[in-house]
Amino acid sequence: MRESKDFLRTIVEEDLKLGKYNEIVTRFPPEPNGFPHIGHAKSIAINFGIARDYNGHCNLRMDDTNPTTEDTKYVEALKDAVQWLGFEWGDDVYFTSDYFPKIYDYAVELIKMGKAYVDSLDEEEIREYRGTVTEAGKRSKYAQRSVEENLDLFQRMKNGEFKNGEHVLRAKIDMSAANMKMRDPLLYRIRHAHHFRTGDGWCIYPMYDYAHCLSDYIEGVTHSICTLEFENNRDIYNWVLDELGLKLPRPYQHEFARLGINYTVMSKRKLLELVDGGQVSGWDDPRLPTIAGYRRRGYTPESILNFCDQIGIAKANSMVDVSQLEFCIRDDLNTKVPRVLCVLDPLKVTIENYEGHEEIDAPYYPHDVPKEGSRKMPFSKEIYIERDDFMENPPKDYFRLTPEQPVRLRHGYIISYKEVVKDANGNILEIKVKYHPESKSGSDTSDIKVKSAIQWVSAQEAKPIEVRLYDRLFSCEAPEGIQDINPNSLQVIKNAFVEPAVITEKPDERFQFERHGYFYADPVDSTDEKPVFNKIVGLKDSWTKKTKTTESAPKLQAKKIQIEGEETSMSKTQKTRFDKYTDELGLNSEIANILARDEQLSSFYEEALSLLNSPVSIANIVVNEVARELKEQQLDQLKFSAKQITQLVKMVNDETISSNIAKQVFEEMAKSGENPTQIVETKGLVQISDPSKILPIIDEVIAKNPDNVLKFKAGNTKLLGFFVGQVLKVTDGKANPTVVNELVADKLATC
RNA sequence: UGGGGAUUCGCCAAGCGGUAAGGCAGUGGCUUUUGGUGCCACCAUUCACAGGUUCGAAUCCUGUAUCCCCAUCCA
Repeated sequence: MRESKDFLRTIVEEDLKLGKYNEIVTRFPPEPNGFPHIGHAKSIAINFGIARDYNGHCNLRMDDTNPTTEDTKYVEALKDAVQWLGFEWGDDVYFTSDYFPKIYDYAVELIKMGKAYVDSLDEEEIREYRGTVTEAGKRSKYAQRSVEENLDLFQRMKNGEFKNGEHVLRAKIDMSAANMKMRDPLLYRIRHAHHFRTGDGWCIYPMYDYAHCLSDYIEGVTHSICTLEFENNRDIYNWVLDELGLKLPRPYQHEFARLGINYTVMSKRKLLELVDGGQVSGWDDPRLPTIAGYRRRGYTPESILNFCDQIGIAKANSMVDVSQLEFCIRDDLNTKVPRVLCVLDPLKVTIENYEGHEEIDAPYYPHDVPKEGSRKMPFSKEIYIERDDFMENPPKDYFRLTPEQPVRLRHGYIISYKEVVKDANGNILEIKVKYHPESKSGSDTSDIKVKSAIQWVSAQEAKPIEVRLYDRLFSCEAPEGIQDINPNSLQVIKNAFVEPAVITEKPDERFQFERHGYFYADPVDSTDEKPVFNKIVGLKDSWTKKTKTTESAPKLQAKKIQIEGEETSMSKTQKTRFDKYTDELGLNSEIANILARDEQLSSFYEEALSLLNSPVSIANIVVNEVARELKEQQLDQLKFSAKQITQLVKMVNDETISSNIAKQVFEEMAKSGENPTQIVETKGLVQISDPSKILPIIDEVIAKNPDNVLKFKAGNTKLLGFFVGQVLKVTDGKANPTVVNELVADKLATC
């Protein structure tokens, strides 16, 4: 677990501490109507991860309440994904459809309680009656039906006596609710359709909002974690479980922000569009952000899990940079896979002074990867090197082979340029070089300095392979659709050459082709006769990056200017109040403004003012502290009175307590309704202003933090606050902060 | 437009009244037979903006701005 907890784990720990649950139960509840993508991986990591961290368990549940879109092939894909990521769901996969009978019984309960009714409006009418976000809806006349009639109708809906859409079951909540979801939400609809699991056993199907909370409850789920777009649905979730009066404990819903990654799409709809439109080769196309796609491309489960861990969990909509994912796979593979040599764009090289043949022994892993293993690399007169590892007229930072600059063949000899062979158009066909016999890797006595080592393969023994180079599927960060597709997202190289050990020894299924990147033998198309490798991700490349970025002009971003909106104008009575507060009572305009505009606040204020003539202090505490309590509850629900506030203010005014302590006391008052003087007395909160009592504490704090004293002396004046804070902490906030401030400043200056 | 969320570095993200964590990206340097890796350093006097409260505010109060979600018999 990371050192700082995410907000979900914080909630879980809190609930555990409170003894709300004995065991944590989560669930991963996909609808089996599409292939899982990396967003699902995030959800899987959260739900299974929390269960693991708190010794609970996580159910895999298919949310199969819509028979027209769901299919068993998707449940297989979902199971695969969970399994591949390394999680276990116990003995069974659960299905919402398994609970259909129970869910039906609960609906009957609701009808009996008069909390649900059969509505017979048609689809369009229901929409109209629902109203809009600004206008209240109106209730259907069918909501009047008696319990008996509802029961009868619902029974007959179940029996299949009606056509699709003829009736629905609705919760009776509130057609004018500000939350649209609460305007008598649908619970059941008629669907004469074949369900992939229940077959034709049912012709009514529960809606998500009704089935989901009950499924969670039935399974004993404690924390029902979903994405942000379900925030509005939380009210129904709670309504159903509360109204049914179910035996506790019951689950609660918590929402987090779904994952977005730039240069790709994550919605089922857009993904389906790409697959159906033939833009990609299928759900497992390596360019897709589907689990199947990443898997086929060569990503490891560890890298994906690690990514999910790194990006964190929060409630702000966000778009993660792909480079973060790319880092995770490189980081994982770096310590795992063998290094081999592969030439993607071959240039023939003849070594004029070399005759014969030899086998060079080369380790699979670099010095910094603690793994054993090596292979033999055939070496002979004719080899291939990468075309761009030779330049006739190189730029000055070019480290590879040039007419003037020798280069090392990785694990082999150093070669020097002799001549170049070109065709009629000036294209380089071949280069001729000489090698330095005494420069062999490991026993080099040549004393020749080279700037780099390049990959090569022996022309005779190299194995031809197909290599598929993938780039981002879209050319813009937030693609809308197929118009944003990157036309060069797939480049197929039919005639790359790899050293023979890759094919004959097969030391692994993933490799680093040195200086290129990480590659994976395509699990579908690759065969021994015709090997195919997918590029998983390139190596970080500070050379081509440097060359490129000098070309592209840096973009200047203008700082956003905030347009100030206007505050609504005051009414006449508010204005007179405002004038009185500023002119007569001497309040500053901000405080006066807030007070004048708020009926409850101002009446509370004036009541207090009539008991104690301290207009400014009272106003400050009313506006800053009382206002907070008033956000949660009404005036008459407050635990404390205006009189108590004046007692508090009095103690601050006569310096019995500091304003710091006053806040603590206020919080206590708001919670318990106890008298402020009482609180101060029983807790012994009287302010300490006597320097002789404070000084020793300051000395102690200074002695404990020599580093910070040094930093302070070096000019970090912000640290004054740190020292004051420490002293306040030691005295439980009782030290007079003004005095402490002065004393600390003095002390720090002289010590 | 009513309601519900959100806003801390280019991208994620800690932080909950007392020194602005961390990762990715970026920039320099060292190491290196991968222009890889590793290591070191740099990278927010400021937390959407404007006020207020406080000895002290990213954190509390007020207002404003911007973005996301909700009017499927989808989930």
